[in-house]
Amino acid sequence: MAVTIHEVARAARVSVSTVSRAFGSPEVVNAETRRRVLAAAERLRYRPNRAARGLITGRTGNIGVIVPDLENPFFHGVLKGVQSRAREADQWVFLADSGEDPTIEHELVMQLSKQVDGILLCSSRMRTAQLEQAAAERPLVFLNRKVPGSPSVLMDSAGGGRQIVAHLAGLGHRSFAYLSGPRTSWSNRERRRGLRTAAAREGLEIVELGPYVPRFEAGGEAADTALERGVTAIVAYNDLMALGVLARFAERGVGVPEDCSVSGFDDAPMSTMTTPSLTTVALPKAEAGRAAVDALLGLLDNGDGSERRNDLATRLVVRASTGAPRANRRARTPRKRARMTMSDPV
Amino acid sequence: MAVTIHEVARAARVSVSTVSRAFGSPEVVNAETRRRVLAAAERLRYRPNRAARGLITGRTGNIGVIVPDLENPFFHGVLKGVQSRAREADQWVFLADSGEDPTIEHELVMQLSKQVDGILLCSSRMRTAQLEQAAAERPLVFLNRKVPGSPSVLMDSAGGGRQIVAHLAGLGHRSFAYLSGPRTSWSNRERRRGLRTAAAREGLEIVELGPYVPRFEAGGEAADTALERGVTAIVAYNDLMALGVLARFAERGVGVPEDCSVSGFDDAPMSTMTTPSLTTVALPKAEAGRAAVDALLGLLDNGDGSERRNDLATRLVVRASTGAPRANRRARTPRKRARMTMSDPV
DNA sequence: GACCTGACTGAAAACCTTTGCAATCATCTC
DNA sequence: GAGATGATTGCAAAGGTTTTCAGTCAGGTC
Repeated sequence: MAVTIHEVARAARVSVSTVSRAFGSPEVVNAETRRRVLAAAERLRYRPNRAARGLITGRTGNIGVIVPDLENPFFHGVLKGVQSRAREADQWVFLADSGEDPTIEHELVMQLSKQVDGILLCSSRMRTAQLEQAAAERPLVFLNRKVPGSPSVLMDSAGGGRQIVAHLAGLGHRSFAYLSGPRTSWSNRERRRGLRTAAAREGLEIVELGPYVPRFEAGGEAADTALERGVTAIVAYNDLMALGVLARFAERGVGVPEDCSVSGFDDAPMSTMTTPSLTTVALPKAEAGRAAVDALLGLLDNGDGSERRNDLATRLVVRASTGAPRANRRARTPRKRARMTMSDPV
Repeated sequence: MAVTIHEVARAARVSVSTVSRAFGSPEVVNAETRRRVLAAAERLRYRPNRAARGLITGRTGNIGVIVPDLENPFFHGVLKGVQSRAREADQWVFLADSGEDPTIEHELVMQLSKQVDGILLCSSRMRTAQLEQAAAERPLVFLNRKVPGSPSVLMDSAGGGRQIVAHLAGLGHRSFAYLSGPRTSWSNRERRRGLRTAAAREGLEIVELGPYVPRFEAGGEAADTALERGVTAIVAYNDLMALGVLARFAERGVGVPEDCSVSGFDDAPMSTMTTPSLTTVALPKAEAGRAAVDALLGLLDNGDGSERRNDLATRLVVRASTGAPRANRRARTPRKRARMTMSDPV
């Protein structure tokens, strides 16, 4: 059923070697012969079997991508970039979802190794020592993770943090809360670092809360805590949490940004869809995906195993959720919740 | 570098055939021998080369998945389901994004064919005739698309539409607007069909607007148009559009659900994150993804090329964006926008 | 004791490519 | 005109696995 190189060879009245060369090293085969071969291939709709090719060349033409959670919006942009760059380079991508489980992640890496030329590990949940070992045995590139000796593409989260602080300071804020993400997260450490250095420089007070699991629901709780601490602005670890804050504030009647400014990190698609829309640090997700594929390809071609780091710039996107604080600050009482519920004491 | 079946054979002092059998047909090899082989394989960390295996068995153990747009939240849930079912069946998934372009989609199918056992086409943008032809040459399964002669998994969008109408009718609405999606979309036709039949039964008037490109921005425009038509409820083609409606209403000071109820289709993650949260028809995305993989596997194993259809139930999720209409309806004037802008006439 | 059976194992072919090596042939060089 | 050169092509091996076929050997049957 599937047409092979042999049938093309027969149709073009040449040997299989010539067919192979007509595709792989055109300069070495006679122009007229090549034309004949290509015509035959076209007519027969020949597509080389990449598995068979890989068997001998040692290159599969495939790359593996492992993400912790396919439903996390951050990875969609990354995947989009990976995908488009991979297509340009005529590579195919194997995708797998580790379900945030380091054990599964490791197992996936093992299983995938034989089938791909290299693997891109996004926001890996594995321990660094384990990653170093895994990277020693196969080409690995990391996204949003720093692993000694391995290429990685990182986003300048710290710079994003500094931009937020500058923005808040410019608006007249004197203090803000940071809703911390997972303690083991590299991104969280970086974001905190950026916020801290800028806060110190600008003379802002920073109230650290958390760590929280970086989800929408956690934003709600965190919002309550932050309000009690009397800050005029909240910076969340990511947009999901920031959206949670927004929702809770809307529910409690806390005005954003009049009563409290809110911002996040990611520039997730939904950040534009809320009212007010969310001020956030845009991460170059697609660009990072493309850069990661480039790094992987470089690693494969040049054997360039050096610890090439690729730091991508981030950019604060100011939307409607941040503004100047009210003049009378501290110990502000939020408006009462609009509707009463049956269980309210009379 | 990579350990092959030969090294395992040597280590276990057996032939490669025996090693192969120890894995593939355990019942035929002596228990003690098998133990030895497995131990050697374990020790050497042997993983079979699936490409080489595929060369001879004709099965690659891979399936291809093509989606129109990786950033469309609908596909994330689907992908998650595909992924998990594929892992269970020890299959790997090749992922590709057609960028909504039927030509690219077709090219992807062609290129991918040799590398996978079958392909899952999600919400294909190709013409039906083209799909039928493509399906004749390789195992194809469709998600959210009906193609004569091919297995497909569909979601009961029409049923979802009926549920919405029943819900609105129960709340006392007498009319609603439907913001139509792409005219060529199967889902759109189905949703409209469901809405229509239920509306006729319940005696509701239905105002059809559009078609719109089903994005957030389109929801904004559509919202304005719908308000002018004086409806008390809006049903959007999908959540993205519904969210656009919500945002525009918030901006214009139109109360949801007091002034107008809003609902969508998809139950996208962000539907819970807005205020008010969105009433919507939940589609069994992950379940559909799993079912699609099952259908594909069935097609491969049984050669079961019959037009097996898999219709999955949908379920209305009532949240805060729908409610009873005000008694005094028709020609309601929305509250003025809160803030004035510099360009406002004085 | 000759023969058969059944359980187990190994040799080798096959899958589809790429590529090193050798062969052919025409064209140059001196 | 002999030998060298260069362009073009084909043969065959190789890559890692599965599977067919044949072989070995122990135990049973008559």
